[in-house]
Amino acid sequence: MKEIEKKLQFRNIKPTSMRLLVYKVLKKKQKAISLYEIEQEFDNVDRSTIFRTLKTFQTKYLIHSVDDGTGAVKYALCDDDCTCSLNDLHVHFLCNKCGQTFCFKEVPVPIPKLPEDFSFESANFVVKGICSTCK
Amino acid sequence: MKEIEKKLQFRNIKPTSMRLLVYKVLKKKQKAISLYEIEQEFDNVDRSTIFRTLKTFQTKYLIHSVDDGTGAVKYALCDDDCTCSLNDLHVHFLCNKCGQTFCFKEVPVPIPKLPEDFSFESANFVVKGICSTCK
DNA sequence: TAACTAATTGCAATACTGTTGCACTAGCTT
DNA sequence: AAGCTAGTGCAACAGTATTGCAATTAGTTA
Repeated sequence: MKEIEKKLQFRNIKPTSMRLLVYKVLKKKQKAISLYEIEQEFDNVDRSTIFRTLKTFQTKYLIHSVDDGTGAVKYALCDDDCTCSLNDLHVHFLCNKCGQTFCFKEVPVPIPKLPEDFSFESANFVVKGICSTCK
Repeated sequence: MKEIEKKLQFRNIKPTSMRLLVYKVLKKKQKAISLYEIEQEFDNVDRSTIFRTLKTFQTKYLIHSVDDGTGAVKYALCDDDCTCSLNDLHVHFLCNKCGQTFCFKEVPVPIPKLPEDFSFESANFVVKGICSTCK
């Protein structure tokens, strides 16, 4: 498990046990998951601790967040070389059936032509439909 | 103001005074606005009434909603011929400076190529940046 | 017009997610 | 060991969304 410690250290995050645990959950899920879902993975971990862990991870570009419209923000691991810049933006997919949110890292967010004088800084693109499992 | 009454009736919504008021606010703003913002336009109107009014409007495709990631869902008027189907999807723009959310009805949501067996039903595409006024 | 019915509204309470203050703890440094 | 700093847990709170229920209004019928 030194592997994970290295990942955290590479991002300048001290690898505490809590952080390793949260990381592992995100890794295992392979999807964008909510704070609540992470909380459910543990027995006695405080919500605020997870909350702050996620904030830390996000600040260091270890994870990114998506607002898929379900009311809860979801989090997913970034790629190793991610800096959460425009190039790293990708489409997310919310399954209307199972409610799971997928990261489509290979599908970049298309940049539409905006009206004059509107600048593009970032974007949140969530596609909704039925996933391959629920189909 | 018979104009507005007709619009509501056309959508099968009984034009009560509250509903006309809420409609007027949405019309006036010409942007996507939150329940809270609508509430601020009145002195003594209950939040839940506005809430239910919006739900009614939305069910009848008179308005559509956007989740722009600010924490509050925002609502905006639909075009007359809107049925909130795929064709009616358009890009929304959140200004990072003034916090206002714009409907870009002339900018359709691009449909990306999804992995096999994932179906497209709808989408929420919010672009964030600086609007022409704040520029 | 009076009575009746159904839809709408207002009030109050609650749920859910996110967020913060504060005290305690663990781990590192001197 | 003493001191320092970051991290954690607890508890409380904030903001938005949502619901139950009673009061009101509007529309309909006799």
